[in-house]
This record gives sequence, structure tokens and C-alpha cells, in this order.
Amino acid sequence: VSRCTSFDLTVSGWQKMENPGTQSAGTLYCPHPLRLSIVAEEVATFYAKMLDHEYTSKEIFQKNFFTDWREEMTAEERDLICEFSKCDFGEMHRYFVEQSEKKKDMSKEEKEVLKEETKKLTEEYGYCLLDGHKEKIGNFRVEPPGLFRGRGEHPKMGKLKKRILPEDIIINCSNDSKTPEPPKGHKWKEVRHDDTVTWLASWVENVQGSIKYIMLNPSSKLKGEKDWQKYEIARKLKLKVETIRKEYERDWKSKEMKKRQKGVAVYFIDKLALRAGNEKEEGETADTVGCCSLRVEHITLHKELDGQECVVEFDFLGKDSIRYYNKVPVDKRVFKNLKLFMENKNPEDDLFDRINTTYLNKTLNNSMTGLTAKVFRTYNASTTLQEQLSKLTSRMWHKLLSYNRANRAVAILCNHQRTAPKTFEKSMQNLQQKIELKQKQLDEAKAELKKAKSDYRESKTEKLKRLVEQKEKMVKRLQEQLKKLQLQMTDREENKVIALGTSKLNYLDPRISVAWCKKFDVPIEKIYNKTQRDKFAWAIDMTNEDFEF
DNA sequence: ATCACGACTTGATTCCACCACC
DNA sequence: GGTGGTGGAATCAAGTCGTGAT
Repeated sequence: VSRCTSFDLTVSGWQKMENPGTQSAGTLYCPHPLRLSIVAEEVATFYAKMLDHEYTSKEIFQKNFFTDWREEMTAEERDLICEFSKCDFGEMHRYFVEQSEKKKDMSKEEKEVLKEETKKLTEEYGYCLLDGHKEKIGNFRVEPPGLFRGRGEHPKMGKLKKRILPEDIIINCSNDSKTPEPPKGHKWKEVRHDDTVTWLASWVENVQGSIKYIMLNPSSKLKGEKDWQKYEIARKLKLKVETIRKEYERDWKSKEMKKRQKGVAVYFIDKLALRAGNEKEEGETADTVGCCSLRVEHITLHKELDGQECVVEFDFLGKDSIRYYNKVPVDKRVFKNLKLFMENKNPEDDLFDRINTTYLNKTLNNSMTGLTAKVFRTYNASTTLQEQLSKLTSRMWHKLLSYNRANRAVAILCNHQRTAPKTFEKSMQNLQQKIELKQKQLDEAKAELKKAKSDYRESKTEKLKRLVEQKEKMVKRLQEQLKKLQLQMTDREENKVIALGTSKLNYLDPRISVAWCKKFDVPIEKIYNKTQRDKFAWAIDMTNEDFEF
């Protein structure tokens, strides 16, 4: 813990203390400033830094923060500071705003020095040796203390995430390697030599009690091999999927309710690429669901909707509290079953009350070794990309736009969303302006062409003929440019709340993209940036244009 | 069957450096 | 030369799924 500066936390509403007691907690006046102990001050700064963030205004966030903050206070501070609403973090906040201004105003040279320092750190700590190969580490820094920000309505938002000390950290390295030295005056919690796992270091995080790991970068051989395996299993599913579909269709008629539920659940997972939906501890996390944890309240059945029969309307919060909303026409038998599953249940009851992910995965594994619910997502995503690419790629279209569209189809399937960029509206307006300008130019060019043509009809000179040709060319070029801009506009509009990155990185067999690039003579750099090329090096190496997922 | 835990993948958001544009 | 827009990297939360104890 280091004190960068000393703040005065302004606390109002108390009378002057005659003798506050300790040296660290200074004199408190009403409503004058209070000097905090180092530990309490640091925690206070965590909050102060976030002041203009929306979640600091949330009651749960404030409550959790205040409770944890008070635990870090000295007894005296705890006596003085008992009401959150009377604390003013303004001065601290201003300090950090100033700091970031200062950082921005640093000279080029100063920035260069900093850059050099981080580079040195990366070189020293950012790599490890695995089976004699130097490999990049993904996250080689321990997570710093701060306030926990969960996603969605997280019951633990605002809680203090404590500082991790060497005494909390387990090091995992091989027997014969040189054990990394702990910082001076400290010891590691443990040094072990477990070659059945891939992590290099771990610690237990205090908010959720979960284990955090230091692991290798996706570019490493270890991760690459795993990635390749994943896609191979998904390809195996492609060969087997018709049989599996017949299996679960049979389940829809089973006299065992459990089997029926399983059959419908797998149908959803297959058709809609839903996640498995493990059960979660209530009150510990945000209330989100996946397939197996769907509740009655998350679906609405429509015998008929918008001219379609047997429509299921899904509306629930999935991973990261991202809303899944979809209206899907389903098989009649599925529809009937759903009705049955919902009978005599309350909205908050489980839709599939007889099954869970463990059971579901067990039966999937019986159908095909290695098959689990998530394989369907990978399979579905990669197949969709391949289909869309062959459907959309044409000479007429800009190839990258085709790729984007195919990628987008997958992102929509997987419900990968993002919050629209802050600058979205503005950049759309700019584009719109460009389009209008281009349109005007085109109109003018067209008029000129018309005139040139009529001139040419008047007197058929060679010169005028060339003028007509020239104007025709001009119109054509402008038309193309306009079309390109409009396409770009559509592309951007369609991408407003869709995130392409996740599917590209985790669901799309890179060999599909590599093969497509080779087939259509698109440089791989147009599709994958440097990091991505490193991660997918295995695929770039082994794939030719004939690859089929 | 149920549970807790451990390891690993997947995911949105935030941060930051760079580059086109004025 | 400043600046704002953007893509890529970093961050760290939140899933999936397997294991082993009860």
C-alpha cells in the first residue's frame, strides 16, 4: 500500500471531536475534512475513481462498498464514518481526474521512458519455458485491488476486491526449473510441480471465492492444440448430427418425462445454439440462465404468430446478462411438449425440472464421444460461416463485406452483442453526409452526360463522342462509389449492436477462413490481425483451399 | 444424486496507441 | 500539431464441464 498523496475526505454532519485518538485519523470538524488512515484511504480512492460511472449510484453498489470499506477502517474511523451519504469523495475524484490529465500532457520523452519500462517488464515476466519452448504468457500480472463490478444486477457489485500478496499465490513449475523468487521479505503460499494442469500460478479471489490463474497466451502451442481439437470434435458432430437429431426426435415421444425434456432441450441447443445452462447459486450471482436453467417465465407459447404456427417467444438474460430475445417457429411435437412442461407450474419454476447439464452431457457423450452441449455452438457457428461464405461471396460484392456478413450471421446466431459505440450516431451522420455529397455529384454527372449525348446527336463529331464516353465512365464510377458507401452504411448499421470478435476468436474454425482467403485470393491479413494470426498459426500452416469443415 | 471445487473457455468492456483528418 | 475515431490488446467476469467426496 502506498500513499500517492493525502486526501481529505469531507464528512459532514458530526460535531467537532475533541480528541479523535490516533494520529492517522485527524481532527474531524463539521463539515470539515477528515484525514484517513492509509488503508481506509486506499479503499476510498477506489470508489472516488469511479465516481462518474453509473453503477456508483446503485444502491447495492454503495451498500456493498460501504460495508467493506468500514471493515478496512480503524476503530476510530468506523466511529466517525457511519453514514455513506454524508461522505464527499469530490476532492479525491478531482485528484484522479487531474492525474489523468497530467498523464495525457506528458512529453514524448517521458512517455517513451514509461513504454520502455513496461516493455522490460513484459520481457522479464511475460514469457515462460514449456517443454523447452519459450511461450508467451496470457496474463502475467496479478489482478490489482479494486471494487468488484459484476455484470448486470450482481448482488456483490461494489465489494472490495482485496490486494493479493505473494503469501496468497501458488506457483506451479516443473521440478527441475528455477522457482521464481518471491518479492523481498515475502514467501509464496506454495510451490508445486503439477504437470497435469497448464497454469503457472494461481490464487483465490476474495469476492466470489473462485480461483484465478496465470495461463499461457492463445498463441502458445498448448492452447493451439486444444483449439484444433475443439474444432475436430465439432467436425465429428457434423458427421453425426443427423443421427443425433433422430435420437432426440424419438425422445419427444418418450413416456419418460425426463427423456422428453432432454429431447426438447437438446433441440433448442442444436437449433438455437443456446448455452447448456448450469444451475447457479442463488443470491451469489446475477440471475441469468441458459437452456437447462430456463424458467417458465422465460418463454411464451403462441399457437399462431405473424402467420406462423407454433411459435416460441424467448426472452431471458443469458451470460453476462445479455438479453436473448427471439421468436422461433418450432416443431409441432416440441410445442406440445413445452405446453406439457409448463402445466401447473409457476412462472419462476424450472421449465426443464427433471434434467440438468450433467445428465444432458452424459447422454450426449453416449451418442458421440466428446460431445457436450457447447460443441453444438461451435458446430453451428462454423457450419453457418461456411454456408454463408459460399452463399454470399460473389464477384459483384466486395469480398470483405461478404466475409463480414457471414461473420455477422454467426454472431447473431450466438447472440454476441455489444453496446453501440458512443460515437456511433455521429460517425453515421458523417457517412450519410458523404453519401449525400456523392449523390449530388452523381446527379450532376448524369446531367452532364445527358447534355453531352444531346450535343452529340446534334453534331456527330469525334470529339463529342469521346466526351460522351468520358461522361459515361464518370457516371459509372460515381455510381460504384455511391454503392460502396451505401454498402458501408448498411454494414455499419447492421453491426451497431453486434460483436463479431467473440465468434471469430472462439467459434469459427479458422481453417474455413484460411481456405476462403486462398480460394478468393484475399490476403489473410485482411481477415486476421497480428494477434489472430498468431493464435491461428496452426490453421494457417495446415490449410489449403479445399478445406471443408 | 448432490455438492463443492478446480481448470479451462468464452465474453463484454475498458484501455490505449496509432493514424487519418482538420 | 492537435484531436477524435478506431482497432487491437488487456482485463477480468462469467460461463462450461469434469472430478471426486459424501
